Amino acid sequence: MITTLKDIAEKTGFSISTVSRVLHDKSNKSKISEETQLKIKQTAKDLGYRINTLARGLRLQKTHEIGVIVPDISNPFFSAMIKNIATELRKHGYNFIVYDSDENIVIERSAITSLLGKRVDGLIIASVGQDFSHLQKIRNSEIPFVMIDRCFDAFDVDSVSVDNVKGSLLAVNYLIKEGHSRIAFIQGLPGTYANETRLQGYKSALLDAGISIDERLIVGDDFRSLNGYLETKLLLKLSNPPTAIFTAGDLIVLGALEACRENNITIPRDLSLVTFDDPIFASYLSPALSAVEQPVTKMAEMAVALLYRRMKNPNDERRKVLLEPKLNIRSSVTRISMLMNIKHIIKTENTTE
Amino acid sequence: MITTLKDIAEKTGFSISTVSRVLHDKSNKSKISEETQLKIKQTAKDLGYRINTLARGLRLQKTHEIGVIVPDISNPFFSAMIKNIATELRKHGYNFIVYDSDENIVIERSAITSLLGKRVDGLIIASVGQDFSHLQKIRNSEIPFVMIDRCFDAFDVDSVSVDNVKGSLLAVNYLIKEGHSRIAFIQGLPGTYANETRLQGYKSALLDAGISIDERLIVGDDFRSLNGYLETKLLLKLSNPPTAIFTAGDLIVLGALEACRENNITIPRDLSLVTFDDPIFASYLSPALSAVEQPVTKMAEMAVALLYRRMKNPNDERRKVLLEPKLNIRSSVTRISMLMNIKHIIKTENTTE
DNA sequence: ATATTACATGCAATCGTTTGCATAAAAATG
DNA sequence: CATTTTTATGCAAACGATTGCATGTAATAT
Repeated sequence: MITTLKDIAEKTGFSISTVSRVLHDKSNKSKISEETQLKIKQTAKDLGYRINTLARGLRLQKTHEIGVIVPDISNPFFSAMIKNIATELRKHGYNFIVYDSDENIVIERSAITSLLGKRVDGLIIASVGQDFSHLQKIRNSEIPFVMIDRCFDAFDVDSVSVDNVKGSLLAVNYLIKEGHSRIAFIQGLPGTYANETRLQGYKSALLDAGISIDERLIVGDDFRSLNGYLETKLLLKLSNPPTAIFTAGDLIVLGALEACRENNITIPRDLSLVTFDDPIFASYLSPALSAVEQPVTKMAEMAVALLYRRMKNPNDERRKVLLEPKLNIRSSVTRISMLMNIKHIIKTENTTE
Repeated sequence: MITTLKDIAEKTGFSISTVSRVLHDKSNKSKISEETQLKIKQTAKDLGYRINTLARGLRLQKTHEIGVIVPDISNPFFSAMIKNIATELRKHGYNFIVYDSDENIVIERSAITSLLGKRVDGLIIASVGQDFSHLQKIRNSEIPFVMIDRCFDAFDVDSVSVDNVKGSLLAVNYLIKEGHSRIAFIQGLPGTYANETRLQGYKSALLDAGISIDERLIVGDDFRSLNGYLETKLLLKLSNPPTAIFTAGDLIVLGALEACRENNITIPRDLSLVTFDDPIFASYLSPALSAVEQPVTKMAEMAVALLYRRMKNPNDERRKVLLEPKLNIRSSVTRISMLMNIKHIIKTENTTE
C-alpha cells in the first residue's frame, strides 16, 4: 500500500501532526527536536513516503498548478510556447497541466471544466473559440486567467498576443514592395482572433497600396496543413493565379509547399511565399522561408507575469499586451516586374494542366 | 466562493448524500424522485457547481489520470506521440498530464515524484535516463507503468519502441548500397536506449558490409539541433570527410542542414543525408529528406493498450513490444562512385576553408 | 520555592466527496 | 389490519494532509 503520514506516525510513535511538520512544514514555527526529525525522516524514506497532493490541495485550497490549454500541441508554435511557459512557471514554483483542445471548441470546454475541477490556481488559454461566452464564466469566477495568442478585443481580460495586424502588414507590404499585386491569403479558422486580425492586416496593406481586394484570393478555413495544400492547389488552377501567397500559419505553409512541389512550382521563381509564424524549420527549407516571427518567449513570459500579477492583486485593472512581430526575410520571395508576371501566369497554366 | 455539494444541499434542503447521488452517481442504485433530481440539478447549474476532483480522487483512490513524461515536447516526434496518446486515452475515458523533462534526468525525477503525488492511475514514460534505477521504485510500487520509445532491455517492464537497430540498418544499408563507405553518425545522448540501439544498428550495417568503423565519424552527444550543427561543421573540416551523414534524430538533422547551408554544401550533390525520425517537414525540405519513420501512432496505441491491460491484470507477465521502422527514400542521397568520392573530398576541403 | 517562559508534541476540526448502512414513510402483500 | 417490501432520503465514516490551540514538561527567572 501507499504510505501515509499516519503510517509513519504509527511506526515512530509520534502523532500525525508532528510527522507532517517534520516532513512538510518549512515555516520552522514549531520546534521539533533533532532526534525526532531524524527518526521521522528516516522512516519516511524507508517506507517510500510520497505526499498526496490531492489531500494537500483539498486542505489548502491551493494546488500550485496552472492549467494551460492550446489548440494544437503538435504545432511548433504552440509547443515552443508551452516549453517557455513551463520554464517561466517553474521559476515561480508552479507546476502546470497542459491540455490540447485539438482546435475543437467542445474539447476546449471540457478541458476547462476538467482544469477547474482540479482546482488549478490559474489558467492560461489560447482559445479556439470564435466567441468568448464559455470564458465569461471563468473570468467572473475568482480564478486568475490570462489569454494568450488568441484573444478577443471586446473581452475585458488579461491577454497577451502578437500584433497580428502589424505582422500581416509587414508581410504583405514586403510582397507589394517586391512588385506583387496578386497576393493570395490562405487563412486559418475564420472567426478566431488570430485569423481575423491577420486577415485585417492583409486587407489594409492591399488597400493602402491601392490594390483592390479580390475575394477569390482569400481562401481557406483552418490552421492545418491539409487546408494549405488544398487551397494552394485551387489557387494554382485559377485562370489568373496569384504571384504570391501569404499563409496564416506554419502548418498551412507546409501544405502549400507540398502542393507546389506536386505541381512543379519552383519557389520563388514561379511563386513567392511568406507565412505567419516562424517555425524552427523555416530557415532550413530551401529556399529558406520568409516568415513573420512571433516573440514566443516573450509572450510566454508576459503571460506568466500577467497571471502572477493577477494572483497577487486580483483587482488590478485588466491589461491587454500586444507584442511586436518581426519579418524575417529569407529567400522565398522574388522581385517581379509586370513582364515576369505575365510569363509566370502562362507558365503556371501550362504546368498545372 | 466555489460551490460545493454542501451549498446545494443547504439551498435545496436535501442532504449532501442525495445531492451527490443526483449529480454524480450513474449507478442508478438509489432511486431519487424525479422532482428532487430536477430541483438539485437546477440549483447546481444556478450556483455554477463544479466537482472537486481532488476530493473525489482522495475518496476514491482513483483519479482517472495518466501521467506522461517525454524528454522534449517541442520535438515533433514527441509532440506527435503525445497527441496520439491523448486520443487513445480519451477513448478509454482517461485524462492525462504531460511533463517535459527537458532531456534532464533531474527534472524527470521530479516529474515522477510530482505525478505520483497526484496519484495518477498510470504512467507512460519516455525516459532520458542512462540507467533505470529511478524507475525501479515505480515498477515495484503498484502503479501501472509503461515505457515508450526509450526503454531498457535489462529492465523487465512493459515497453514499446521501434526496432531502432533495424531502423539504423535500413538507413545505413541504403547508403552503402548507393556507394557510400565514409558514413558519419551524429548521435544523440550517449547511454540512452534510443541512442545505443541506433548506434548498434549503424555499426553492424558497416561491419556486415566489410567497412571498418572509423571512430572519428561517430560524433555528437545529444538530441538537439545545436549538436547536429556543431558536429556537421567539424565533420566537414575533417581531412577525409564523410560522403554521407546519418543523424540519430530529427532535431539533429536540422542542425546539420544549417551547417551545410553555411558551408555551401549542396545536398545531395556534395553530401548525402539520412535521419532517424521522419518529422512532418522532412518531405517539404528540398531536397526532401530520406528518413527512418517511426510508427508513432501505433506506438501510442500500443503503449495505451499495454497500460490498460496492466491496469486490469496487474500480474500479467510484462511485455516488450518492438515495432517496425520504415525507410522513406526521398532525394537527399546520391549514388557515388569512387571517382566522385575523391572529387567530393577536394571540393569540400576548398569550401570549408 | 514559585512564577514564567520556552520547548516539544498532540488533539481535533477541516477541506469536498462517496457510499454502506440505517430509517422513515409509503406501498404492496397476505 | 398486520406484516413485508419498496422507495426516498439521511447519517457518518472514511480518504490524507494542515494547523490553531491546548498541554505537559523542562528550563529559566524572580
